[in-house]
Amino acid sequence: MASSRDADLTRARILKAARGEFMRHGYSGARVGRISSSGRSSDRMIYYYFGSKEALYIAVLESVYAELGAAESRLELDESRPVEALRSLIAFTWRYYLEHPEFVALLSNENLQRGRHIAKSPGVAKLSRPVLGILARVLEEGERQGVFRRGLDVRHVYLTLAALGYFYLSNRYTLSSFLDRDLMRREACEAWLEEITRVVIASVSPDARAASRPRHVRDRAKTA
Amino acid sequence: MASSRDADLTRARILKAARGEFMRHGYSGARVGRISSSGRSSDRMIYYYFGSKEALYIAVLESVYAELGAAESRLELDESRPVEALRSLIAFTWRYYLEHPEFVALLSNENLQRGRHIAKSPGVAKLSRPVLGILARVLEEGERQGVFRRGLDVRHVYLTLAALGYFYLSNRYTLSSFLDRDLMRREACEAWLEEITRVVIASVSPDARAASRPRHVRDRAKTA
Amino acid sequence: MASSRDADLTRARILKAARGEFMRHGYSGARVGRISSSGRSSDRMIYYYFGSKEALYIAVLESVYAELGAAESRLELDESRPVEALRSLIAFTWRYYLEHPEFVALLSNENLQRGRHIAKSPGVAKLSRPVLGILARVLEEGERQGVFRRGLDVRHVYLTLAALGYFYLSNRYTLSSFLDRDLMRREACEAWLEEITRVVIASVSPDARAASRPRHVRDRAKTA
Amino acid sequence: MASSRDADLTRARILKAARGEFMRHGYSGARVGRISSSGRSSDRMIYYYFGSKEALYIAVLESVYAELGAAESRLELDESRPVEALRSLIAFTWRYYLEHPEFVALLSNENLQRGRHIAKSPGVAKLSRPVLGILARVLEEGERQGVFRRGLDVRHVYLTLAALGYFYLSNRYTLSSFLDRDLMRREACEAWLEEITRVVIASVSPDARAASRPRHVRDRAKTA
DNA sequence: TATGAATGAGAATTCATTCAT
DNA sequence: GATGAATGAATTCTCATTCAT
Repeated sequence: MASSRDADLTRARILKAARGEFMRHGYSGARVGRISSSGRSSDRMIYYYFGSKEALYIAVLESVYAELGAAESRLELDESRPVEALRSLIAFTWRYYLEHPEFVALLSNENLQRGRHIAKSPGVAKLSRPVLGILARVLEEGERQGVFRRGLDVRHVYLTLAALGYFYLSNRYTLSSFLDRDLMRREACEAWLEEITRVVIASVSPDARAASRPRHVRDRAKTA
Repeated sequence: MASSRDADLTRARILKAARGEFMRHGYSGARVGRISSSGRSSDRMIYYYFGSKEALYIAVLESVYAELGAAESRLELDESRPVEALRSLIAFTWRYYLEHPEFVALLSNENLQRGRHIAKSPGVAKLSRPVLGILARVLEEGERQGVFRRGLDVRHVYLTLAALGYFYLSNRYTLSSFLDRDLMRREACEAWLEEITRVVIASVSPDARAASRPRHVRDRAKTA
Repeated sequence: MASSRDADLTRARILKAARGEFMRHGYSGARVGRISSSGRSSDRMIYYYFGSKEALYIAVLESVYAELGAAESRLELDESRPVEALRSLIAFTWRYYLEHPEFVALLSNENLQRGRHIAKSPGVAKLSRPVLGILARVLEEGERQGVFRRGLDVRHVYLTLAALGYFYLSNRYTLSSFLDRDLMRREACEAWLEEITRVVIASVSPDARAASRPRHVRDRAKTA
Repeated sequence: MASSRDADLTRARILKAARGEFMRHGYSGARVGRISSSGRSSDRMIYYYFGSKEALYIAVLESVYAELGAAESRLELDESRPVEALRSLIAFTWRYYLEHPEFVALLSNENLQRGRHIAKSPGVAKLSRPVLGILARVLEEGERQGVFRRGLDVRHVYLTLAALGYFYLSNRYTLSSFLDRDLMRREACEAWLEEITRVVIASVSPDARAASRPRHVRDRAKTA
């Protein structure tokens, strides 16, 4: 079936097909046979190039991570204007998730499997994810300029902006049903980016009042 | 010979075992045989009571949704004190996710499958999820009292508080690795609840400045 | 294909088919599919009853050993006439090998695999092989009567009579070619039983001169 | 670039690796890939030099036979002293088996396959195996000198001495387990060579009483 | 003389599911 | 209400072998 004798091409075709398959069906649901045929190759070649279904899955994870890292590296923010930079970072993250549903799906899947596979990948750990460093510099400058409040935790801010974008997309099916809205309509998406931005900016603003309260106050609401 | 009590018990045992299995392995990864043996029953009984793997999966989804709905119904918030009520709702949601990892996992899984199964469940749609109504009243009262800003969108507020809690837990494996922190340590969890609360409260406060900006301003940051 | 719902029968048919297949092709060469079809069953049933190809192989080994043990148990020798008893034992062993080529083949195969599988069988070790005890009593009585020489080692005698029968049959293909004789012709077989008998009897006779010689005498013949 | 020396070397390395592989795993169990990698070559080269797995196997068989034939040719027995010569021949055979486990394993394997491959080798038949001729002369001289009995069958004597050595080694795994002895200990091996010698010498001695008895006498012992 | 890429057939094993009782 | 026996269709993976260079 495969017409070319170009190893790199074959490998790349398999990898791409695998990405789609793992996104659509998860690790267990994915079928080696479907990958090979949609990649215009053969099962045999998958084992030739990747060794096993799991190794292929890991290769997909690595490629997906590497792409995100590369995109982050290409970010050029004007750090002298922290608020604008933060907005850009939020928008970048949101759009990345929006335009890379396979990234979202693969990450969710990997978490469902408790990070089992990613733990086996020596490569992923080494991949550079510059975003935390970038965000740290932005927040620092913002604090210096007095436009952000002091004592911000980079990780918390990152989690916030990531969570707001990711969750909306990763859980869109159950959410759409629950909220009775099609979350993927263009306007809905744009509105949500605005909302994310609003929430994050508000949370880092100097005038944001502390939300904590004395530890001894206990809710009466039970959870189960 | 066997009374209907036994039958109910068998059914319940299977359902519980299935919940664990689907949580741990997802729909495709789950094995009927594992469910029957961990539920001290037989494959045959699963078909006797539920008809198919998929029907069992849907039954699990429904039970999990029903439990959340029931817990929400038991919520008793003092709606005359909107800020406190909102705090309680946030804490409730967070703790529910924290204490019901199977809920989080099953929801994520269902979304990975694009809501395929939930769409087939007539039951789930009918299940009452009172949380939106509750939140709506809280926000309304807060606006009336002037402690929340006007024009809040209940859905957005709900998405925000849900996202912040859910994402932290659903993606904890990849996040722990990326942030180089064990997110599940008790202090980390408590700190995150505080952070969620802070963020949400800030986002509904009247003094939260608008984050929007003219639509025509475009980021130069590219996403891919 | 399988007509009956009789579990024991199905199991037995599979086991029998497996015996033939493993005899003819060895462990690696044996095909699960061939076993299931020649046993008028299905691959699936093999896994249902035995769990794996290896477990099936071990079950075959065990059954084959058990049968030999049972046959030995049925031996009724007149121990008061040691020479006749020994003749009978020799003939029994020879005929057992001759009439149970699958025993010979399976044993050879297992030895080629360095006893890998038999080591995993807790059952085989426990199987009673009464032959050594029987032979011991025969030799003892023979020594007492003075028809056998003293100081015989039961194991050595057993090895001798077993080796002479087993080797002739197990290696008949290469031997036939090398000796340019069809070893399996009836007369050839009968002549060989006579020869085995002669050799063994001669080796236990009191007038058999010691064959040993001083250790310091070294052969000049080299082996490689 | 590569000289024919290299070619010979490559061929030889493959052949050696194949010998080990076929010894350890038999024909079916042997893997072309394992041979090529343990022979520091490639699958492709095996096909280049030998054409097929089976042809390689036959080449191995031939080489192994040729080596035995060569070793037999180097035998220098003092035929004027028949007893000593016979002892030497026995010791030679035993030691050859002991020191060439691959010969034993390959022969057993070939017999398990019913001589299928050896039949395809025109080469093997032509290989000289001088041992029978040597033994014939030794026995003849012994008869002439009166130290061996008359009417000996060279083939029977050869079978006896070969069987006693071969069986002990080829079946050592099941025998060790059955006899509850480690047959491969040095002392055990030396003792067994003594025993073989004793048995063979006794069987050819003039005073060995005939073991045969009237044909019409039938054993009562059954074999199955 | 050598090699990496490719292949088709078939290997063991597993799956959800149904039959007969 | 329950069970052991049976099944067909897949599933992952492996094998010896050949192609193109």
